[in-house]
Amino acid sequence: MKRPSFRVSAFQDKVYRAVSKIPRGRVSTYALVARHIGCGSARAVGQALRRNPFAPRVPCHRVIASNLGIGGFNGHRTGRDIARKFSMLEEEGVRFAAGRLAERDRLYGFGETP
DNA sequence: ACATGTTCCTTAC
DNA sequence: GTAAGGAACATGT
Repeated sequence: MKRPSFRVSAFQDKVYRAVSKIPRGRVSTYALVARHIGCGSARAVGQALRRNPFAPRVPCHRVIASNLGIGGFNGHRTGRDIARKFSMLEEEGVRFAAGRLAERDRLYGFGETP
């Protein structure tokens, strides 16, 4: 222990910073985060979140797909890991239905698009 | 189906 | 130790 693999690149720093900014009871999308950090690829954001060196510190579970889908979690797209993500969001006040966000008003636009 | 950006791994010298 | 290439990915339109 002297050198945790916390090699966070500038891009990841932006992603974590943006995601960490999402308030509780709110959710955001990969595309929205990507756009906020100036990246035209939501997939890149997913890659950064997938590494997630800052575990619960970064509310990666508050980031969902642009189609209000759940996205992924822990490297798996389907399974109990996803169920856990739903539980966390529901506990924060975010309601889901049929694997999708029930209310789109829960989306957080980083205060960019009023 | 294709496009976009980043990360990770393997191989080579 | 450093360099280069290719493959994979928690997406989006």
